[in-house]
Amino acid sequence: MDDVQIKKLAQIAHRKKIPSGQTIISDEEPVDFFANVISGAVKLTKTLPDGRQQIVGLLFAPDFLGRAYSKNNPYTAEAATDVEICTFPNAAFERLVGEYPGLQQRLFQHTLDELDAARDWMLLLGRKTAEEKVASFLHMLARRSMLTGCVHKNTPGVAAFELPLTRSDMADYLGLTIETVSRQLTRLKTSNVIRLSTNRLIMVPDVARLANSAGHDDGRH
Amino acid sequence: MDDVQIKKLAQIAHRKKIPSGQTIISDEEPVDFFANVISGAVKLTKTLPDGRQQIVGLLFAPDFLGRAYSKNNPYTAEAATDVEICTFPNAAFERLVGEYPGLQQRLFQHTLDELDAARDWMLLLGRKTAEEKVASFLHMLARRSMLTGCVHKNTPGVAAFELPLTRSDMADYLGLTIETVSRQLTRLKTSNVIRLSTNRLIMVPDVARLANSAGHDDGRH
DNA sequence: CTGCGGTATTGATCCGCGTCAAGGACCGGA
DNA sequence: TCCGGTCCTTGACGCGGATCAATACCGCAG
Repeated sequence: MDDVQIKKLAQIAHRKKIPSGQTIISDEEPVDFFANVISGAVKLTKTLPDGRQQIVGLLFAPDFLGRAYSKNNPYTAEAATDVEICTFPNAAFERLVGEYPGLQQRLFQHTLDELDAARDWMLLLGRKTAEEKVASFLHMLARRSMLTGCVHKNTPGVAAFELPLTRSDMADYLGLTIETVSRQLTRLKTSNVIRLSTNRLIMVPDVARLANSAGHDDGRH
Repeated sequence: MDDVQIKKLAQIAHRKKIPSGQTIISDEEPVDFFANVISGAVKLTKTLPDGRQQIVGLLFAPDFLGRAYSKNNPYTAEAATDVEICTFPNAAFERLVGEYPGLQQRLFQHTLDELDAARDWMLLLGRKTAEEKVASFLHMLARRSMLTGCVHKNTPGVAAFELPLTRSDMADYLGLTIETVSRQLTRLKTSNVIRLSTNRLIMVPDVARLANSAGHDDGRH
């Protein structure tokens, strides 16, 4: 993205803070803006009529929120932690996309990545055991932390990070119950794959071992 | 899509028949073409190191196969039935996309639809019971058949169609085992939600009732 | 320090679905 | 007609994870 584009984006942008738990987009009302996650984690959820819920996507720092070329999106977006987002009025944003084809391509690329992630998660939901599910989730966060985090950046194979979700949200993400998530966490702790300093702070002494528990064959991916 | 575009597409296209069971794209080799499904069903699968498998997408008649702007795709594509596809050399296709922005937008829109479908399926895989899973799958096919099929088109609420998947593939799509799929089918049959003339031919006397078994609230969706 | 509400852990029990095993339906070839 | 293979169904049983219930933890206001 070149300077001109960024400037134009900044001109129509509107910064916003959202406290944890608050709904950003409901699947029942139309959406008239597009947004960019600045900090925090946003969860996309789907719910069955009887209340069963599934998290179908987690958005982090540079991810997009909202949908191009369609006013109604089929998910609910909720702040999983305190969140900062940068919103754009839909109309202005689409005009900008029309002017800069590279921007559209970027959006496209991003959507393809989201599709890949969703399909990876389908494999997890359909075929992995509870332990593998929890380990996979932690492994994903561990990789993220190794890229973006600052702690332990120099010691390869080690990761430390904070869980952006409650046990309840983890359960909704992994297709499990709170209790099972909790049990699998203590299992991983007991077998020394992870260490918990508080409920939310995770330390992974050997990421490859965690990958192994996740059902991947080792650290490559 | 206007006439010129279609003509140009036809010029670089290459038609191909693929027998059921044959692999079209492997996740291990790069892909140098883009394709369009003409007839039949293509399954996209992911497999864990130990052999557990999950179908992460089903492609039907006008769907796209392959990936823009990336040589390696993370799935295996296999013909679930006998299939006809229309392939385009990647380079030529991308050139064409560059010339007609509308085409890119079309691809983008299609990818967004696939993302929605994938996320719907995540809800199914993570939170639905075996009976709801099977019913959801049949319901999807029933809706498809009511749009594209010709039988019973005049009697609303009734659908008849052929299963494009074996029981084994259904299991891999729904995150179940063959046996459970079979059992749930006989359950639905016994409770008169569906009727089976042969193993593959399904009749749905009341689609709304099927939707109900699928966990949706009625026929709307 | 104390009490309180939300969150997490742990245990006991249950049940849906996976596993294992046997047999049935269908099909093409000898 | 018989045979072999593939696909599907059905039954018996066991296990992984859900459910129900009790307790522990942690942050915070008083």
